Amino acid sequence: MKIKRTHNCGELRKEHKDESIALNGWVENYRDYGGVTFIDLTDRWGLTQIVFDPSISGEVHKIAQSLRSQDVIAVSGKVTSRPEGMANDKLDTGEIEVYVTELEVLNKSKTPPFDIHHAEDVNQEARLKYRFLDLRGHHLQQNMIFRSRVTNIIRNFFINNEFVEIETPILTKATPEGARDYLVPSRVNEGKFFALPQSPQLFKQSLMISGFDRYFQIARCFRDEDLRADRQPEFTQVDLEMAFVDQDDVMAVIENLFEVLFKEVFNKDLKLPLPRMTYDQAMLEYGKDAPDLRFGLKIVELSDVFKDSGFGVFANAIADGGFVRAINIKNGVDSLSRKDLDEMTPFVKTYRAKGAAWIKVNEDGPQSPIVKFFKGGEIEALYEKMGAETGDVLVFIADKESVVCQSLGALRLHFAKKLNLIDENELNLSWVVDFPMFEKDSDGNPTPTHHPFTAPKPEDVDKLDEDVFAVKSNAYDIILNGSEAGGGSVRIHDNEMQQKIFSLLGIDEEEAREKFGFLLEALQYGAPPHGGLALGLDRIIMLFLKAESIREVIAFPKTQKATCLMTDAPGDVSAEQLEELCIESTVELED
RNA sequence: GGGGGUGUGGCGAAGUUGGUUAUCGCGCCGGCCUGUCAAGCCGGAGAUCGCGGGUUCGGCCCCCGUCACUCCCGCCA
Repeated sequence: MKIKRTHNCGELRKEHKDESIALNGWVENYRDYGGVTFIDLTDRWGLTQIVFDPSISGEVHKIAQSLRSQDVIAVSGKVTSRPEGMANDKLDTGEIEVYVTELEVLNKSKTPPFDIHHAEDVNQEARLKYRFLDLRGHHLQQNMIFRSRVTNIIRNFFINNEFVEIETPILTKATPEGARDYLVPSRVNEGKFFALPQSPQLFKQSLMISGFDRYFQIARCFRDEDLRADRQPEFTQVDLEMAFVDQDDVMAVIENLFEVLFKEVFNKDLKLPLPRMTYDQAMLEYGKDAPDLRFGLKIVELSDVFKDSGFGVFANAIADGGFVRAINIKNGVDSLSRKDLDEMTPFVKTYRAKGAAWIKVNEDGPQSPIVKFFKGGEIEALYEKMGAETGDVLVFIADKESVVCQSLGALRLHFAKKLNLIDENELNLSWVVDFPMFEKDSDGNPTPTHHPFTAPKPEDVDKLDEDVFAVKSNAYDIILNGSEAGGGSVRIHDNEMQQKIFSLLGIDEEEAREKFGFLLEALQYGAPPHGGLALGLDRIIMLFLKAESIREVIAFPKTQKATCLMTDAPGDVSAEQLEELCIESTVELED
């Protein structure tokens, strides 16, 4: 390489006029006029137009004419200001161009499989197979640079606030609960397995007991579960833990972090403290524990209106212990077609609801397939409760509570999108607090809502023996535009309480000792009260960038089947490797 | 595990009630061109229509299966 750059492709301006400079980069586009040839030269900093003129060097110009997209070149020449009227105000460097005197072709490129700078509509298979090219495109480059910047702000924030960054093991131990583990066989210990961490949970609690008050880590986590648009099996948590704190202390740190992020990234002032909502209210009014507060369409509880309803579907649902709830779509009569309303049924069937009922509030009375069943006074009581006015459309679900919440929660979002009720530029942060300690699993047994190290609210401790499902915990989630951006809790720092929780979860003493022995032991050696939280970094970056998929903020993401099309992972391994690990595959046997 | 969507030259798309020489744009190759900036003009190459069956005189089109990508439900303490 003879010509080394003196500048990057994004920095030359009018002030550099007449300077002799050198640039390195990739050919993005060429415009060949036979006489004069323009090339757009790019690197990650920007784009500079370079000009090849045969009157400067016929030889150089001739080679330039053969350059194609993604060829790698080095050029030297003189910065000139563009002729009158020829400036390009779309480019930072648009007032200048570089007349090339010397050209070095560092590497020719094969014709790229797709237009790397306009790959949004290209099929994922091609993009993921050629990820190294996709990542050369402006869009993903900017996303990755943005991510780096945000991560750096976060790291600085914690360092500036007396947090210690500590790395925890990637090779660790399988946990009995939670997501499926990714397993790694141990060669040295025949027949034994490591697991990749689902989160550094136990280590960070251990670090609090060690006295590393205020720990943080940008930690890679692994969960072997199915993927979604906002979920990858390998993802990054901003993990933190603090000693001698209560819930409000942890929440305050996170609020301050977001305040800094909003200021530095968007130059916006985040209003603190962030609003808080209880889990119960979120489920009732928004149907999910991560409510999107950018729009209304709140869910209204109607069981007292309909408990004796003439409409059997409603009355029976309530009699069976279920609920009737509804949302009011203001002015929906004008904006929703009959088809829109009919399509609700297949839509809510996804969430195991049998159907969705509706009432159009017309000027001349209600229009609906169900009102004819109502008894006297029902419609009036309903309108009153829903604040219904002429032009509104009321949408109902009657079912068991989980189905009502999920269905109406989803319909709420569905109609908000359809009716453009969401300001896409808003970044809405809020807290959901007072989660229940336990949820019922499919057998009706208690399973932790957060994780088994979460502390119950002190005032609810007595209820642990009476009604475990009534116990609330000191757990909190931070919600960004209806997505869980992070969650945490105050932890149990008392061995007896921890043992009690394990036993409520059906983890007997032996299993507890085997799986979490060190934690139970450590809790007996001066464990301070502590609590923390973990943020989903990928998801936050995604929401900040308004990206539609988490793939857009991860350099090398997996496909929905959790494979990597670039490396072709996961792949086969040799019989020797397996043998060394004492592993035998059963795949052939299963058929 | 279940449901939906997509699959046509390298990329993005069109393709009528089943009969076309499978169309268009970009890119690619050749040529012209001294001021463009996703340049323009002329010419050219490039496709067993994801794969496998079936129905039919005849399938890009209809049916069955299958694969890949994708969105959702389940799952994700």
